[in-house]
Amino acid sequence: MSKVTIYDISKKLNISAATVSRALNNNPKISIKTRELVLKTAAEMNYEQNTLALALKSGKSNTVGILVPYMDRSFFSSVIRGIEEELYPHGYHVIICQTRDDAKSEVQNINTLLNAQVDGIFMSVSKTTKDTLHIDRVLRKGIPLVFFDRKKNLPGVSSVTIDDFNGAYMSVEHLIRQGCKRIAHFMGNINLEIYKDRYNGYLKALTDYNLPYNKEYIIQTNSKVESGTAAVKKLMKLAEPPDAIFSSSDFTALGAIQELKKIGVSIPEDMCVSGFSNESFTQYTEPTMTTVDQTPIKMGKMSARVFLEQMEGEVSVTIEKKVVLSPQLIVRDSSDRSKK
Amino acid sequence: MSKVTIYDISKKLNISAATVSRALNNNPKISIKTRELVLKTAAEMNYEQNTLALALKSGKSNTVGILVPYMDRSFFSSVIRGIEEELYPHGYHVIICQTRDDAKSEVQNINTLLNAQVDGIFMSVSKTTKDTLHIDRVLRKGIPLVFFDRKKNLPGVSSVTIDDFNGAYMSVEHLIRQGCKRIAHFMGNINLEIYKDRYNGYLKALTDYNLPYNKEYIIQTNSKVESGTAAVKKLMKLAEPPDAIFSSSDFTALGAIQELKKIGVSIPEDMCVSGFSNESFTQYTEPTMTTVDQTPIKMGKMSARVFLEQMEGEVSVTIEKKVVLSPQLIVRDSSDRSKK
DNA sequence: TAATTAAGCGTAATCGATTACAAAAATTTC
DNA sequence: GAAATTTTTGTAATCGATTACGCTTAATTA
Repeated sequence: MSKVTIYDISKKLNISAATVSRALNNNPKISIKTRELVLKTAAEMNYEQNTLALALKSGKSNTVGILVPYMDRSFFSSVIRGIEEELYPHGYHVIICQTRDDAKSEVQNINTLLNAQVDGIFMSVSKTTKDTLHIDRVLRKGIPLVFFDRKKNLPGVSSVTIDDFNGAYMSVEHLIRQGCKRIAHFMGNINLEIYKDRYNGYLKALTDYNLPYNKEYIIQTNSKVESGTAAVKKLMKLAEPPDAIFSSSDFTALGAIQELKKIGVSIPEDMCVSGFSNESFTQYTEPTMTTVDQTPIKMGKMSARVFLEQMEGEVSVTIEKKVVLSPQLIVRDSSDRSKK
Repeated sequence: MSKVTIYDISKKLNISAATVSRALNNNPKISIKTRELVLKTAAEMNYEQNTLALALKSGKSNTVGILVPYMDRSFFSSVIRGIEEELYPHGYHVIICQTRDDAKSEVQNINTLLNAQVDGIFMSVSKTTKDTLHIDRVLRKGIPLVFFDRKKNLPGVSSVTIDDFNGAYMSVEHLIRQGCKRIAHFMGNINLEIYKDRYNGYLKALTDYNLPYNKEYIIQTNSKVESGTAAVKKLMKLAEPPDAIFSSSDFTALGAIQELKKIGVSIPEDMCVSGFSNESFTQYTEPTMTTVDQTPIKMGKMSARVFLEQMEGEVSVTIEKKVVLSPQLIVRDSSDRSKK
């Protein structure tokens, strides 16, 4: 049960703890002889730096917090992985919190992270978050904050997102090229920018290709599977049902596919379906699902880099960087009419 | 940018920091009048306890580490959630590390966690882990360790697992009751106890129901989808292919279903398929997949409770507790012949 | 060789909170 | 009202590492 401190080393060598500390930190103001001796002795004694003492002294915990709605969605877990991989070599650890899309839990988790004295916070805001008092608290404390994917537009805060507008545009354009003329849209919670952007990308594509806008084709959904099945039921009751669905979420698209198969609508012949996020299950559905990849690992790495830049710069200078990554359309069977 | 310490409070009130500390900690050796005054002033000044200082003083970081092979599998992320929910009220944070089933990464992550001075470690060992030197280091340091699901049998270490033997037995028994007589098994890495137990449960069920054991029906797989498709290809080449598959993993079962559909074998009529873990995609496959639920949230909560028990007990007493939970068979379409 | 400069190391303060021990104040007892 | 007791508060050490400042030496320069 080791608890070797620099004092133990200093006693053994009859030198001061300061010298030991300097030797261990490669401080130039130390003779090579002493440094080697200390290093050797430290190794022999199995010395390990007490990170808690270091944290107290430096005021840096070397820990960052990541706040996501759901950590078991492949999109979010991949972003987390990206952040981890980038931050790991810099000596940071990661604390992960889930909000489960609940604003209250978000506030609570922010408090937890602040209490843990994290050096930075990465977050994707919850669907239900309205006010930003808890976020203001983070900023007032001068703790670097980076939004990824789901952001709030706040001055002085960096963010890494994808071009949701373009992702949507590409999807709808693809559907149009498959010959679809009546394209429905499963819209996410408009409280979040990403869903607003996807909706606007959808609109722009319709306009550019001279397709009519039909209000009945816009269905409000909540990125749950059941929400997708319900939406399809609604759409199929219309006098003229759509011939394609552009869903803002893979989950609702999945629900749609299930319901369409159930009522005998063939995909993609009678109806093309496309989702958003490239969740891992999209490659297992039948038919496999067309979707938009959000390059989550890259998003995580970029977020981490933005954070590191902030940390390495001057304390007083706040860097506000808005990184926008390009999404990638992944065409699969649920919308690919060329195969048959 | 607040940085209020107990010294700031003590100066303001012209009392000693010790008194402030005592008041804040509800120490009985303090007059009610002073306590109230301190509490009120602390609130006014927005005092927040410096957890790093507390950690250094107490030697407790109030952080635990969780080590899993993959954090984006619903089984593991649910266990993590269970641990979090149970530990949260006790003031612990959680650092999550992924090994991606790589033994080297496991060693490295253990070091990272020890370096972060976690108060305890929860882990599910990686598939490739052979020796346990890194685990011994944890034990030698006296840091409570709890295995969940995938354990190593080490003296003095607690574990929370499910009864894999019985989970397998129930599955195979169910297949037999569906009329299956030639049941194949996708076996996982025998290096892990869980897969050994599942295999033995499979064997016992065959024996109990007087079904012959066919060595050709045992396929070594690696819980990847492709491994399942390959296994099916192998099985279908046999003179007498099986009429059921009991897979030790949902992923390989998924591969099997995909391949079977491709070659025109109907499920469950010609072949019943069952998986293991109740991954969330199993309810979306076509047909939906029979599987075994491992009650992961409960597993997480139990693990946390075992840890808390160890923490609350005497330091010198090591509690070794082996908790075994009951798995739950979930029958779905891939093995349910009663419907048709 | 004396004077100047630099290198190497030690002393002690610091980060913020807790707590054993001691001292002061308040209360009780006779 | 003095002594004994109890309650309340203060002093100072502690957790382990870092670092400004200053003091010895050794090296350099004149």
